[in-house]
Amino acid sequence: MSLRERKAAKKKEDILRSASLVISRKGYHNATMEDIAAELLMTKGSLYYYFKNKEELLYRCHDLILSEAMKKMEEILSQEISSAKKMEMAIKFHLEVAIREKEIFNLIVKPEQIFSKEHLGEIVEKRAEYAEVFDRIIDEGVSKGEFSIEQKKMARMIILGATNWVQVWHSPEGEYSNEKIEEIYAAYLLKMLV
Amino acid sequence: MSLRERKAAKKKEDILRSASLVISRKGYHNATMEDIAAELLMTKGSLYYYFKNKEELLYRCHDLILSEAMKKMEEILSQEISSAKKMEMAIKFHLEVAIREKEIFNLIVKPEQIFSKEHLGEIVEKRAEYAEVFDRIIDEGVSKGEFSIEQKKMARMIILGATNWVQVWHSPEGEYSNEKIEEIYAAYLLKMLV
Amino acid sequence: MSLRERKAAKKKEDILRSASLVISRKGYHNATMEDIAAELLMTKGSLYYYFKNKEELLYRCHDLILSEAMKKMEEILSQEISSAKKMEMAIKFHLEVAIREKEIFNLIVKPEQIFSKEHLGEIVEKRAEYAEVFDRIIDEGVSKGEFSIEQKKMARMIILGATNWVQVWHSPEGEYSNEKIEEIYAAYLLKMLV
Amino acid sequence: MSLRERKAAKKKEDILRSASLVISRKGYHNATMEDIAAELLMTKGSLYYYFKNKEELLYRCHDLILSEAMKKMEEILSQEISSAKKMEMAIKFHLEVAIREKEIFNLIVKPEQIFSKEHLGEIVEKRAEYAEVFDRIIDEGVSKGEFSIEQKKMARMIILGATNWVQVWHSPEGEYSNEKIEEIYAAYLLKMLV
DNA sequence: GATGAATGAGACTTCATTCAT
DNA sequence: AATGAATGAAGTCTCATTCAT
Repeated sequence: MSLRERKAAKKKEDILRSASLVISRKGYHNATMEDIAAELLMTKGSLYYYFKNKEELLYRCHDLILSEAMKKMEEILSQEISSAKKMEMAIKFHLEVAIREKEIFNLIVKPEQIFSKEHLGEIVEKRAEYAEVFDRIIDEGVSKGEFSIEQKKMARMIILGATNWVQVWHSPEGEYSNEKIEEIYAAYLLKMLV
Repeated sequence: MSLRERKAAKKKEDILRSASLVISRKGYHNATMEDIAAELLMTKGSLYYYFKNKEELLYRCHDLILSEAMKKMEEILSQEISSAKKMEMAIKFHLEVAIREKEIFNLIVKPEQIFSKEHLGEIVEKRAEYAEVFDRIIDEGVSKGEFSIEQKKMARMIILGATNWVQVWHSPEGEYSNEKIEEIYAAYLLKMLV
Repeated sequence: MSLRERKAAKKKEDILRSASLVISRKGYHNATMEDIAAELLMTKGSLYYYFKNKEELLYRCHDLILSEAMKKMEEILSQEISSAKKMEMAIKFHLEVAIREKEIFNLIVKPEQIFSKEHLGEIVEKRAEYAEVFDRIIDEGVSKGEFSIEQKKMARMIILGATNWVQVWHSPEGEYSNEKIEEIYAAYLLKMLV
Repeated sequence: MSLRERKAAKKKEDILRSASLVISRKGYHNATMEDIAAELLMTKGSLYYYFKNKEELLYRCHDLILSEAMKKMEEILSQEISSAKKMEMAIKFHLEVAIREKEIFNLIVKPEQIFSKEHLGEIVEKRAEYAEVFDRIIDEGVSKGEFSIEQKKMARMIILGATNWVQVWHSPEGEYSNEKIEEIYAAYLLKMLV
């Protein structure tokens, strides 16, 4: 990759980070292209040099975050540790991401209200892949006898629902540190599984 | 209340039900006043006879649903049954509402992105009140020795997060009936509490 | 049709006439929705109450003019007169329309540069129908021995091309009156046919 | 002219040919500077090294085509042949150009919708000069007794209108070859003149 | 009470043009 | 000479809201 290309790639990522921030703060519909551009001291026209339109921009935000998260999850999956430990790590990491990327994770809630057909399929698929990580840990735990769960899908839904929800109430000024929250969530949700 | 007033009140409620429906289907931002009016075979102008503006309309939707739910919750609270049974009933009922009123419950997720200051305070307060129901059941259960939970707030967050999340993935054509889902959720979440 | 509906229909037609005017003056691409609205002392938003979008507006302009013209042409066709007389009348009338509705007729020149697939088919079809009027007169004239033309299609193309072109150079302040122009065109083009 | 200058001149002409092509295909308003540059594997910024702006670029396109055509027409004019033969050649050649340079010829239709005052005068003048070629042939033919036409201007308008119009319906896949079309047009239009 | 019509603010998007490198 | 990047003006369209009837 040439210097130029690397610069452009960097810029694209900068935009994505900024956009994530603004969208998280205001919500997708309330975040205008102008807002996003202003955050970067750009003009909205410039955004269109890098991204086809607002949806595309959002799609890339989502993709970036999800891809990074997925990589980490796979690393967790491949470690030689107990299923319980894996689940603990997965829950903690998922909480981290959910807290950091509030809206981006949240807006995936109803992708069909935001994304056109062009992206919808891929998004749903990637999300499913991500969710599967939890399925696999549960499966593994059950087969190893660590977990005693019959309704694996539902257990996964409960875990993801509970953890995704933190974005709703979480505030940096809250009583608990992020680590503490992660600790408690992991402990309680594991209690449900064993 | 005069006949006229009762008629108007009835109409208002009709509008609220319709609005809830449309908003649940399309999301707040995608549901136009026209959409809502169309559902009732009205024109959008008429809506303004009953409600000051879109926000007001939404606010009343939210209020209606929450008030009804609250009434039911208080009834549950006041029964002479074990805390576990209460929690089971509360979870099941909350799931019912969440499934039925998808978006309305969901949009409360980030009220500050939708509501102006005028309503925000009251909304936050009412939601807190509702959430407190779960706190009270947990408290009661702990003091009666039915539950063994140290982090009561977090436990409540997990329960509400998990249950609110059903709207995201629930589909009427899904594999499980609503009753089955409620059953499993209650069982698993209780397992976490005891 | 109720009074309301008639009023609305009238308004729609007013808009179409105004739009035709503005578009004729400035050309389709240079005529903004604001321009068109201003001509009617409206705001651009209002136009969208009557027409879905700019293309739709243009499509209706075109349709209105062509339908009216077609009606007249059919009347000419059905008269009991010589083919030469028919052609004379058709040419004169076509010139009248072309002069009056400059741009609208002209923009049909390359419909595919303006219209989406939705309308393109119908437009092409209607235009073909209109052009066919001339074919039928020529056919009739040839079979009656009034015209001596082998390449009927080409003759029609020449006639339509020549007459459509008047919009390009015609000016109300020109040396010749419209009637005079029509007279000459009809005479010369008939000379070509006989 | 230095090598550098000749190189630049060549490049300018390349750009003009490409621009003509793209504009012919898409129409002036739909052809973006980017489209034109892409055809040449350039970037749009570079176009501005050679031409002040889009209008200038178009103006030069027009000028190039018209100048070349004019040269050929003068050659025709100066030959020692009958006026009918001259007219035949002029019509055929004009058709050739019109078919080849579709849009460029067509967009001249309403120069005032595209060109600023700076260029408008010159354009109108050059076009008049070109049109005059036909006037001169007609004049000559009339004075030599080959043509019997009273309204010379109108006859010229008919000829130019008819021939310019071919761009509207002409398609490379059409039934008739270009030569055949030219043959027929020339024959029929001459029939009108004699 | 209801509605058809109108409004205007604001959003997204396009694109000719500029300019530093 | 060329280009990648940025800009800003302008245009289309949406929609909550208002209001006369």
